[in-house]
Amino acid sequence: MLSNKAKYALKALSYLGSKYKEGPVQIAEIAEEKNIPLKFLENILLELRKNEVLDSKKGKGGGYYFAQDPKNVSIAKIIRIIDGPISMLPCVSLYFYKQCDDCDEVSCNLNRVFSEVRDATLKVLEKRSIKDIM
Amino acid sequence: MLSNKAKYALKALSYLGSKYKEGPVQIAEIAEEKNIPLKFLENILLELRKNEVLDSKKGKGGGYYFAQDPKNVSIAKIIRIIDGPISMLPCVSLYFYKQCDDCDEVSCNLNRVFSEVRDATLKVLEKRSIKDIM
DNA sequence: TTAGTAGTCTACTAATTTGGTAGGATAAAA
DNA sequence: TTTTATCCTACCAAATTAGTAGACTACTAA
Repeated sequence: MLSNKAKYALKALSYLGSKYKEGPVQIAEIAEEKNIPLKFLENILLELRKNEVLDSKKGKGGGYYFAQDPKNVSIAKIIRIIDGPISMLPCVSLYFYKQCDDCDEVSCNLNRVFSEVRDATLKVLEKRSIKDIM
Repeated sequence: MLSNKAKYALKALSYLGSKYKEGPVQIAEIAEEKNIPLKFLENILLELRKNEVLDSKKGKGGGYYFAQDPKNVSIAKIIRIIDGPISMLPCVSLYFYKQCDDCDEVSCNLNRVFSEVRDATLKVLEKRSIKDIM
């Protein structure tokens, strides 16, 4: 399951995407429009900015805006930033690989099936972008 | 990510599957062979029995064994029993459907993409069985 | 130059979930 | 009737999740 945080992130980005190239949008506006706790959303947007998905401007007339075209930002990327790995096992993760401590890749027969799952999942999540949820 | 519990369940079933039709196997044997904490494994196997994946026999010569051919037990089924929903959103889950409390299905545009993800994931997990991880 | 506005940042907290453990009860066999 | 092995309930510690608080910094406009 997606965390609430990731769901909020996607909703906020969907809103920001719909205002792409219309200048900065304030956190408060997004929070109200999308029903997201304001302070929680602050943290989320900050994280997205640090990962260069968004950019921001301070002071009057400031706010957040897309640092790149929303159609080029995949859903997979956002989930990885907010929730971490998409795979169901650490040992088949592409971006968060970690050897399972209780079994090795050779003898453990779970990785074959879960690599297949990962590929199927990523085929959708890498292809779909913020534009698809606007 | 799969929980440890689900990973243990799959490993235990993989072992039991390899002994299908060879009579009951004791928890202790599975635990040792697959490096799973004994008491934790007890709970897991009990849950699988209650869901009619396994059957058991008490007393001497007792143990656990498959209640049906392992090739007919999908990985999806086991994950649902142990971890619950496979979908990334409650509102697109087939077996654990729950309306999102912060958005409705009509206006929320996340469900389209995440239904697609669910379908892709299930295509693998429903097709693959315990036999595939033996 | 000084309000006021809006994001930045660190730290904290409560609730929930995860990953187990403990120990007695029950049932089957010898 | 003792031994063997599962059954079952309850408990616990650690980690994660979901959010809050509050002070700080940067920018804008009067």
